[in-house]
Amino acid sequence: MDSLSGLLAFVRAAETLSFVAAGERLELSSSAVGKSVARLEKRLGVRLFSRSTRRISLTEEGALFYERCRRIVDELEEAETELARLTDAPKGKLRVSLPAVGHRFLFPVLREFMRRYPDVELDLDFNDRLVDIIGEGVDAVIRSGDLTDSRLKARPLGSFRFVLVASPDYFSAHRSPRVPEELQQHACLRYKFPTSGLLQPWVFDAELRGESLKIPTTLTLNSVEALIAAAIDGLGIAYLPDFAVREPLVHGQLVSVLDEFLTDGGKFYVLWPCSRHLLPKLRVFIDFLADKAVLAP
Amino acid sequence: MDSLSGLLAFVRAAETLSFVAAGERLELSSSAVGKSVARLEKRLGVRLFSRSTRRISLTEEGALFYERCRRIVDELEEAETELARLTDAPKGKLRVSLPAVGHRFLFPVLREFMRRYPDVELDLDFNDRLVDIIGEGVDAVIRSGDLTDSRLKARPLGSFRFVLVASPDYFSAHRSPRVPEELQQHACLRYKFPTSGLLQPWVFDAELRGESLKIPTTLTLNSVEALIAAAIDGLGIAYLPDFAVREPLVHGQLVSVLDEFLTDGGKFYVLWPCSRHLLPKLRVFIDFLADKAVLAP
DNA sequence: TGTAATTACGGGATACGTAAAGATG
DNA sequence: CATCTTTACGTATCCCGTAATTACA
Repeated sequence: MDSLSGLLAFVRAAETLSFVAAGERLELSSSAVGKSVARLEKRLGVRLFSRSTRRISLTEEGALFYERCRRIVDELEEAETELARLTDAPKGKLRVSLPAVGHRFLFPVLREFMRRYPDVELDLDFNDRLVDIIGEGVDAVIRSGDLTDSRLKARPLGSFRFVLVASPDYFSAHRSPRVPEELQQHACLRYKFPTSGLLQPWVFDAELRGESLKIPTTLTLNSVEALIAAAIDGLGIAYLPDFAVREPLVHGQLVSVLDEFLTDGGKFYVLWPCSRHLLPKLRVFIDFLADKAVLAP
Repeated sequence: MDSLSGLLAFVRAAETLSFVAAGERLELSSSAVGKSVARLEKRLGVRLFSRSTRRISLTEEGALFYERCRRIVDELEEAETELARLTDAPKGKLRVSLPAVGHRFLFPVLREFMRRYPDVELDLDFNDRLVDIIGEGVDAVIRSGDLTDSRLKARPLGSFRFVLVASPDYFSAHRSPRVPEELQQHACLRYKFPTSGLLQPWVFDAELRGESLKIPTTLTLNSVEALIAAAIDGLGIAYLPDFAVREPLVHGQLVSVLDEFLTDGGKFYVLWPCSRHLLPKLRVFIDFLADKAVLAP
């Protein structure tokens, strides 16, 4: 009953059934996790995992012990959370998952946040895959679109619309399209979602939406940054959220076309787990973001 | 949420409101406890104790945090206990509090126990003061007499009676008493309880018990061992439990008198906390002791 | 004045990471 | 064959104890 350390390692390893995965979450090497669990087993005099060189699985005793330990760890988190809430001072590490393009509009407001709350360590994870916010220990995610998890709360951060852009050079060489149909004669730079492998559809406003407008796929990329660079380099026309190309548009590196056909867009939200009590660091983060209206409302 | 260590130190310190007392229970220096708590406070960013150089007290946040931590520590203990019970292998440290005279009759059976269960580390606390078995983290106590705590279970270990003994030399010089009244002409070696400071009464059997038989206090001691040694050295007559002087009686170093007037005695019990589940190490200890009938039944 | 918390300091155990080995799917 | 656990090894860190200091009852 002395060293409680190693419980965390055990719980995470039991959850992921992997020492490497547990190590990633705990910011530890797999070696450290393994040894931590081994120490715990030695202290308890019980083997908690069955091991092969490739995988681990809980023993009967391990499964039983895990059930209790999970509750204990949860309660400990809750206790610390309540304490943090009580002191009401925003501090500590805040893990936020953001879309890869996020830096295009979030950096100014984040910089201001960091100055305002120096005791909050931001740990930004730019990542377009679906994040299991509950399981991965992420405090908040910023995403557009799907908010279909009832265990999450959401707050809108503002809207965006899509624009079709290409470089001035490109439009010197190719006549600007005046209706969407004319895109068929153009080099179209298409974004492919890295997660699903699906092509980003180019959605035009209501009158045209019903028609199946075939968009050429002259070039396909799975990186928004590369897509922007490609457009600036004059490789063709790209379909992008406005905030992502605000700068190039202002500086004349890109020109937009067919704006009047593109009224549709989306909204960004900040999402966080529905726990009863909000940590001050998270509360101020959400408030700050929503207050600063990082995008046009 | 990383190092859980320090929680124990905090809980014990909160319970005892003292770093030294907590250190004693945890087998740590007060310095270590203080620093452990300080680390915890730093990590949480909250002051848990108000300190003067002489005493500590819980802050509001500390009190709140303590309530939760106590539950957590309890649950952890319970989890480990259940695990230990599940494996059903007697092992680990077993703290037992014994009367100071205990070694006079317990060592043989304890030696056998240690050989039978080598994985159980016995931590024997020979101590005549009243032990708070619940609070002090003792697994079991062996005592005679008072069993007035409903939170404890008890099992008898056997009976003993009192004997009056002196050395053969002494009885060569002084004629042996034939009735208790004749003790008044003898050198009586009286035991004084270290805890209460009261004299051990010399209790004779039913016919005489009512009379106030004044026993001289030629010599008063607060150590049973010293009392035995004094009797063997011929300093006078001592009133002692039979098991304590079995060896000297067998070897002729002591002779008993007035046996027929001394039929009263007492019982020894092993006591342990009424928790739902008995740890294997404790279960086998109790069974072993009761089975071996360490004293005449 | 004595006790209890704190601080300073030094040493030793602990626990980490890197890297290599072993094994298994 | 790639990945995951384990082990070996060197090291840095942490943490404890001793002892001196301070403050309070």
